[in-house]
Amino acid sequence: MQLEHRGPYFVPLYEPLPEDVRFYYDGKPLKLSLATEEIATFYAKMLDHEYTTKEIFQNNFFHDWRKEMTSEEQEIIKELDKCDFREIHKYFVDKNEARKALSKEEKQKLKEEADKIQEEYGYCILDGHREKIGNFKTEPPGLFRGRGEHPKMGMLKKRVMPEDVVINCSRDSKIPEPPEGHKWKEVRFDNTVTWLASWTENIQNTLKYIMLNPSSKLKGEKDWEKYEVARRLKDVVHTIRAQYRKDWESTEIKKRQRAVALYFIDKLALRAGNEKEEGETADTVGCCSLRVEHIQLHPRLDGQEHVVEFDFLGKDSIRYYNKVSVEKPVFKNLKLFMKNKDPTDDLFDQLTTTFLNKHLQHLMDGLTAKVFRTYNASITLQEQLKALTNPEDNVAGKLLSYNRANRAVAILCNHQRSVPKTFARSMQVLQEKIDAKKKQVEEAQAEVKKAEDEFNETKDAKAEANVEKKKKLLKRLEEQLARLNVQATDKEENKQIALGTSKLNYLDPRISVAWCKKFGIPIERIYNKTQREKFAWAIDMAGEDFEF
DNA sequence: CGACAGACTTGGGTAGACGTAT
DNA sequence: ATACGTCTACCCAAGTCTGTCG
Repeated sequence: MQLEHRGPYFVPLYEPLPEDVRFYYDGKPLKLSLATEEIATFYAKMLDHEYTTKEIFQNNFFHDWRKEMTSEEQEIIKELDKCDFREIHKYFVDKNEARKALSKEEKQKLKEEADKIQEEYGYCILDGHREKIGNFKTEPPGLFRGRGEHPKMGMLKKRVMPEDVVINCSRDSKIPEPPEGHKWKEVRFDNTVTWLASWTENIQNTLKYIMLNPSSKLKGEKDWEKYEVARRLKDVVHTIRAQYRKDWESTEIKKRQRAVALYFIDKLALRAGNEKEEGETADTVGCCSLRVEHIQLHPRLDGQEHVVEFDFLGKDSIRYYNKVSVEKPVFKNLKLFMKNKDPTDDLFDQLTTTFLNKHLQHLMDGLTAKVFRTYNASITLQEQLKALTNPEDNVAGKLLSYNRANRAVAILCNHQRSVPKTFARSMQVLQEKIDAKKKQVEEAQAEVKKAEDEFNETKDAKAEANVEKKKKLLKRLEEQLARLNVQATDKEENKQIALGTSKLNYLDPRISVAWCKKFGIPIERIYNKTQREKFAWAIDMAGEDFEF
């Protein structure tokens, strides 16, 4: 076991503002101490973000900022409302503009400098192989944002110093030098873990790690193992489903809750839903942490029976909204679990993820709740590709089918994105193209008619040829219109769907590789360079007859 | 057990690189 | 050549799950 690296690259130290860029308090300029000024710039940079208008953000920021002030500053700066950061804000906006306006040569020079750092710090040696590191830089200080309604938004995220950093490498390797005048917190030689360096972050008091890039052998092997576990689930999933159906009728409530939760995890690809510390993070839930207020039962709805309406915030505060017709015993059990409870009570009050996973472990070695997501995602891709791919289609048509299959998975896993800022605009441009094409089609139709009339009158061969010519043109235009319409549909369907996460984390790449080989699609058409590096193991391994 | 620490995967957002249409 | 839209790389937060400790 050998692990050798340079340690993390530390982001540059704070550079003080020029003299003429001032902070104002209560309308008067105020020279700030270096540390206080640095934190002020964090806030100033964010001025045009909506979240600086949120009370929690402002309070957290002001509280943390005051802690870092000198006692003199604390005496003066008592209200955030009286702080004027606008000059500082403008300074950074201008600086940004200036950087964008740099000449090609200057930009090239900056890039070379960045490449040099990457070259020096971005790689390590693992068992004799040079491997790319994922994140080799420490995170810069700033104001914590978080996602959704995070109670800690606006808090000060402190600068990481070498004295905070634990280095992990092999005993026989060249131990990285800390920056001049500094020491590491610790150097250890632990070959049971995969990280190269770590530090504790001050907002949630959790560890951050420097780890290898997904293209590395180590990560690739882990990825492969993950999909192999999911493939093993394929063999036993029918038994497991039979089992949880039986458990719906168990005399133990705890077992019933486990069986219903597992049904949701399997059918709807919900996350496990660990419990979280209240007040420390945004209020989000997964399966086991669902509360009564997150579901509504409809004995009948839109012509379906036993409909459960889900509405809750999941990971990253992404909304999960779904109406699902469930099997009758599930519906009955849910009614029972909700009886005499308040909206804020846990739906599965007897259930924890640990209890659920213990059970799963017993059903299959290595089985946990999240394996169902991987399994269902991958099997769905395989089935959808089978159903949607038409061998007669051209490459573009086949790729559309691939995207549709990918999209089915993203919908299953509820991978959403906010509508891109340019969406409306680019949709409009496309619509204009469609309208123009429609007009052309209409004109071509008129032309055909005219030519036909002329032929009917004259019956001469020249006129007949002209009819054929006009018809051909019409056909081509109609095809172009159809293609534009497909494109518009595709775009609209993809508006709020994020395909990347499933592609990167849930879909066994061997399914895609096999599909490409089978239908003669170049692999570059579905995986970009980074993705090909990450999935190199699969590209090597999978033949066209690979079955998940 | 249950709380907590630790390690690792999964997740959406965004700046800026990049490619394409004009 | 440039403007503009799209894609990628990067960022770092937020999950999952295991092991340990009292």
